[in-house]
Amino acid sequence: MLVTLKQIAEQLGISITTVSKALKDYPDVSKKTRKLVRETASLLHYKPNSFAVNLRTKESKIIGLIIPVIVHHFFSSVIKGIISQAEKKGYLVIILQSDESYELEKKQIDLLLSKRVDGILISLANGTGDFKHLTEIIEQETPLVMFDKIAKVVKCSKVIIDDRKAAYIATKHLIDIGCKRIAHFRGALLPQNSIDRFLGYKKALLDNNLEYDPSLIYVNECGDMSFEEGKENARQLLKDHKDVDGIFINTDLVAIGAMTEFAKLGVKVPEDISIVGFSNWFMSSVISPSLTTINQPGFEMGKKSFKILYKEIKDRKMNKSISYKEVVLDTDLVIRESTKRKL
Amino acid sequence: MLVTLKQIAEQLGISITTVSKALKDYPDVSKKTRKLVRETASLLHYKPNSFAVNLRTKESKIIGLIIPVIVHHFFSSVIKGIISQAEKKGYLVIILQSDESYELEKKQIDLLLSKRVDGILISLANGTGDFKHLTEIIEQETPLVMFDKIAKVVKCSKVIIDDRKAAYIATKHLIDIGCKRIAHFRGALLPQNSIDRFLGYKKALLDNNLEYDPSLIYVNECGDMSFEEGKENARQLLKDHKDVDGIFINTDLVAIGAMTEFAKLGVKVPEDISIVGFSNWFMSSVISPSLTTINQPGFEMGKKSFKILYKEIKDRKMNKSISYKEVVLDTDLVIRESTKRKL
DNA sequence: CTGAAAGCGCTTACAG
DNA sequence: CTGAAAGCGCTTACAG
Repeated sequence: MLVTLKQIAEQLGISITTVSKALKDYPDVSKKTRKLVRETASLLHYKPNSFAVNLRTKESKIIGLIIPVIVHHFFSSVIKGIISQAEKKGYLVIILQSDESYELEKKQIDLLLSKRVDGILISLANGTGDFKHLTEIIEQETPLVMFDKIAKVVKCSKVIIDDRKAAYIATKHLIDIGCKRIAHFRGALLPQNSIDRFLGYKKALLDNNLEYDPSLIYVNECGDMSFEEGKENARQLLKDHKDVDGIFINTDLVAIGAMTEFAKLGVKVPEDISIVGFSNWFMSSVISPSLTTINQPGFEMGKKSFKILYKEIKDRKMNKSISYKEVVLDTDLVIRESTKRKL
Repeated sequence: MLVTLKQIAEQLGISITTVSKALKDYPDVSKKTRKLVRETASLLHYKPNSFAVNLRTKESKIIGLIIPVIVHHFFSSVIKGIISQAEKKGYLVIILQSDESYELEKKQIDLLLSKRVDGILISLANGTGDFKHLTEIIEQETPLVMFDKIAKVVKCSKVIIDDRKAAYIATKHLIDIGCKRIAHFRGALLPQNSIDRFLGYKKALLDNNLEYDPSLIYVNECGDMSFEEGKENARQLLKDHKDVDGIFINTDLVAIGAMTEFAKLGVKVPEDISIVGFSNWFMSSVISPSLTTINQPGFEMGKKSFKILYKEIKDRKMNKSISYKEVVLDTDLVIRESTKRKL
C-alpha cells in the first residue's frame, strides 16, 4: 500500500500535524524533527496523495486544452509549447480534440469543468458560432485563454496573430509579382481568422486597384482544411475560372492539395498560377515546388498562452483582479518556389 | 460558489446520504425522492466535486501518456487514437513529451505516479537504456502499457508492429528491384525497434546472398530522427560509398532529409539510388519523388494501447489477475516513386 | 515547538 | 426507505 502521513507519524511517535508541517517546511518545527521526518519520508518513499491535496487546496495543478485537430503541424506545435511551459510551472495538461465540432467542444468543456481543472486553453472549432459554453467557464471562475481561433465577443485573454495583416501581406505579394486575378480558398466561414484573412485579402486587392470578385472566393462551409479540400477546390477553380493567375490559400495543407491536383491536371505552379499558403507547415519546405506561405509561430503561441493562463490562475488565487490581455504575435512571409514574378 | 450535496440536502430538508444515493441511482431511494433530488440538482447545476470523488474512490479517471515527440506525424496519430478511445470510456489523458531523454522520462513517470493517474501509456525515449523507472510503475500497481518503442525485458502489455519483418520486407523490395549495395540509416542504437529493423535488414541481405557490410550502417547515437540527420547521413554516405544503389532509412523524415540533400547534390532518386523509408508520414505521399515506405498504423496503435490499458485498470479494480498481452499490428509496404526497378 | 481538531465533499456500511 | 456516522488523506487555525 501507499504510504501516508499517518504511517510516518506512527513510526516516529509524533502527530500527523507535525509530520505535515515538517514536510512542508513550516518554520515552527524543530530542526531535529524536520530532519527525522524527511528521512523517514524518503525512506518510505512517501508521496503526498494528490487527491487529498486537491480536495484541501481546491486546485488540481492540471489545465485543460481543447484543440480542433491534433495531427496537424501548427496545432501540434502549439501543444508542445503549452506542455513544455506548463511542465516548468508544475502543471500538467489534459488534451482533448474537438474535431472542429461545436457539440464535442461543448461536452469537453463540461468535462474539464467537472474535473475542476485550474484553467482552460482553447482554440475554437470551425463549427462554433455560439459562445455560451465559453462564458460559462468564466462564470465558474475558471481562467480561460483563447488562442488562434478565438471569439472576439468573449471576454477573456487571447493570443493571436494579426490575421488580417498577414493575409494582406500574402495577397500583396501575389500582386507584387504581377498576378491580376487572385482567388482565395477561405475554408470555413465562421472562424474569426477565416473572416480576418478574407478581409486582409480583399483589402489588398482594393488598395491595389484590383477588382474584388466574390466568385473567386472558395468556401468550404463544414470543411476541415484538408488535403482533399484543396484538391476539390483546385478542380472547381479550373472549371469556373480559367484566367486565375494567383491563389491565396488558407492553410498549407489545403494549398498542397491544390498543388497536387494542379500538377495532375497539367497546370504549372508557379508559371501558370502562383500560390501562397498559410501556416508554414514543415512539409511546405520540402515539397516541390516548395510553398510560399505565412509563418505562424505555433510553439510561441502555445508558450505565451500558457504563461497568460498561469498568471491568471495565480492572480485569482491571490484574489487579485484580472485584466484580460490580448497578445498579437508576429508572422512573416516566407517566399519559396510556388510564387514567381510574371514576365 | 459551487454547489455541493449538502446544499441540495438542506434545500430539500433531507440528508446528504439520501441525496448522494438518489443521484447515483441506488435502488433504496423512493421514486419521489429521487425525482426531487435530480430536479434540484440540475436546477442548481450540481456537479460532483471530482477531488472528493477521487479521494473516496481512489481513482482519477485520468491516464498519463509519455511520448518522445509530439510534432511528429506518427506519434500525433497515436495520441489521437488514445484520446479518442479514452474519451469513449470516460477517461482523460495527460500528455508529456520526453524529448527522447531518459532523465526527463524518469521525472515524468514520477510526476504521473504522484498525480495518481489510473494508468500509464509510454513509448520510450531513444536515450532509455535502464528500466527501473518502469518496473516501479508496476510495483506501485499502476497499469502500464508500452507501445512502439518498448523494452522487451519489462513485464507489461505491449502494442507493437513486427519491426523485423517490416524491415525485411522493405529491404527485400530494394533487392527485388535490383539493388546490390544497400545502406541502412538506423538512427539511435538503443531502441528495440532500431535493433529489430536492423536485424530485419541484415537478414534480408543474407537470405538473398548479398554481403552484409557494417560500414553501410549509419548510426546517429543520440539522434532525434530529424530531417537534418537525413541530410548529414546522405552527405556522409556519398563520401564513403559511391557504389550504394539503395537505402533503407529509419523514419520517413530522415529519408526526406536524405532525398533533399541528394537532390541538391545531383544524385537522382530513384535512378541512382532507390530509397525506402519507414512510417508513412503524410508528407511522404506529396513530396517529389514520393517516398516508398512502410505504413505504420499510428491511430490503431493508440486505440489498441488504450483498450488494453483500460481492461487492466478494470481488472485491477475487480482484483482479477492481469495477464499481459503483446499485440502485433500489421504493417504494409507502400510502393511509390522513390524506388524503381534497375534496368 | 507540538498536537488535537475541524473540515475539504464525497461514498457507503450499517442501524433503524 | 432514510439518515447518522465513519473515513478517504491531507492542511491549517488554534490552543497549549
